[in-house]
Amino acid sequence: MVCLLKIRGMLDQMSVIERKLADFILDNAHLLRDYSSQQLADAVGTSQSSVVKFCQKLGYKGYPDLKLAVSEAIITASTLQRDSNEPGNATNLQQLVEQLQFSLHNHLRGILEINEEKALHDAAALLQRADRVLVAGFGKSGIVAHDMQFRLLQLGKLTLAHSDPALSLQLAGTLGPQSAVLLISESGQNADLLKLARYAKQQQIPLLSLTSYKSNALSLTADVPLFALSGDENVRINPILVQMAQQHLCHILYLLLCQQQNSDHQLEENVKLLQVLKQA
Amino acid sequence: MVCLLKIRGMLDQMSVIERKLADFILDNAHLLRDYSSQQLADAVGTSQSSVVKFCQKLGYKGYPDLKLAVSEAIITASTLQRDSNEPGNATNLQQLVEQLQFSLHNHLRGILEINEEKALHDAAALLQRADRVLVAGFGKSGIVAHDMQFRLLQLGKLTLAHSDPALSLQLAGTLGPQSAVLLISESGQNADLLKLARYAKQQQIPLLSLTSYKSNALSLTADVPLFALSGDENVRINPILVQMAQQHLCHILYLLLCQQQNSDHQLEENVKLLQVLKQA
DNA sequence: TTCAGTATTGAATAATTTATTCCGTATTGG
DNA sequence: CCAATACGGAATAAATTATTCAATACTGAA
Repeated sequence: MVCLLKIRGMLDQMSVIERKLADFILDNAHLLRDYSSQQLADAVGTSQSSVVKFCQKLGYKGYPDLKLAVSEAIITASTLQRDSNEPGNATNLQQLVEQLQFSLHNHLRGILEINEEKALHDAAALLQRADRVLVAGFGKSGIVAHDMQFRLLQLGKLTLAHSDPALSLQLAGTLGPQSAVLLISESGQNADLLKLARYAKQQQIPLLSLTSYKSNALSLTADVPLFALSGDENVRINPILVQMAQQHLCHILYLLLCQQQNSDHQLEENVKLLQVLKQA
Repeated sequence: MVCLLKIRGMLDQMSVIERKLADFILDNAHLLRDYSSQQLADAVGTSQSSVVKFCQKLGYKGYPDLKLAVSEAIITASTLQRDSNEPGNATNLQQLVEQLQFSLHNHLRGILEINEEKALHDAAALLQRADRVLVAGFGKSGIVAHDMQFRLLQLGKLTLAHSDPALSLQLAGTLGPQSAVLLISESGQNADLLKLARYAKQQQIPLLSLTSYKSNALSLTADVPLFALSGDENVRINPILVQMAQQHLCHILYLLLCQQQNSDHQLEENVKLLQVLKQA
């Protein structure tokens, strides 16, 4: 950053050639990355030695030194204002991916904003003390449910999950007040999940919900309602974002649990177990 | 950032000298700025030519190219951290989440760097033309596999996936050269998947792989190998990052397919279908 | 275990890039 | 008009980087 400013600041006390060099660098800073001093000289229409002298005059050790400084300037600038869409040479694919990543980034960042810290801690605490956990989600949310099941099992927490709603209800029958249920649904209206929620309420099983961020039947029932942002205008991208945000929230819970129970021991056990299995 | 992640991810398949170089760079990234290839070689205790070869092996044009990439990595890391470090009272939870999101962000960004654009397009094309797709991944990767299955089904693409390896093999029996197989595995060494890979090869079924970014049996067999970054030092976080990166890559493929086949129509059909089902 | 084939490494060397020297030209101030 | 000085580029020196090649280590199959 400083580098380009420095150049700009000295513009008016430069000779013609120096001025040409400065202008070129300011206008094409991003090109410099792949230019040698000779190439730059050619581009500007001067000699290679003049390029080097220009660098030294600005206080840099030599050409590579200036080049590095310019690169740094570009990067700090671009990371600070990441919205600057480079015109021209970004391919369709790059644009696509950038858009997706940008939206995703926002959705993930949103999680801490729409969930009270207390809710997250409470959720972790409930899972922590539970002797058994039932995770349920169907359709798209089923993937999130199984992801969470995997995490919790890794911690040594007995966790049930099944993609069949009827079986999930049966599994719920094995739970009690010292267990916990986590219900995942984008809309929060899924009939099967609501049935599970009612059952949990009735049996006084602690109930966590993970839904889109708008009041809905499921979150209203839950002891600890958790939310993920929804509402991207792109109908193809939105489901992806919601799902990833839900998974992200689950991962956060997982990490909280890791901290609570000092789980390194358990993890080691798990690693050992895997090694044993592999050798078998 | 991605540069250092890339190096870290390949640590375990490096030779002794390469490993020394990698360690030195990771530990002293900030020093690299003022090192020539010769100096680096001396510092590590190897030859200058080995340094250059190391750079090229990692996919850089040469030493200056790597040097620049490392510089950029350091700068983006530092600016991003500055960006996010809110002064004073960040809670434990906030720090945790920030670290997770930061790492995740980097891993996702890395995808476009470690996968050639062509590979992504090729992968999309193969899926596009396939009459049937088998997605297979077991354990952690099973979640990714089911996610991908879900996406592809949304596009109206007949997609098979099952968490049972034996059944997956049976499913593969229904495929032909006009189909496609996508095998997902972090290590790329899973025996069941390798069996599937061999079968696909033998039957001339186009084979896509999605593994960690290091050469492995699976990716070597594949017609189109795809990669996700691995290698976060935190054993608890790394699996999460890898999985999310894999899913992200699948989502990118999905979006590419959306573009190719003008799928808006199909999606509408799907939405209608869901509405009908809900009312029923 | 042996052996062919492959990969790794570093010394030597080639190629490229960068920095300096040197000289002609232009400009300025006296 | 004449030093004195600054400027710019060609030539050249110095340095850095990249490649080649030969020796060695390693790998996998018979």
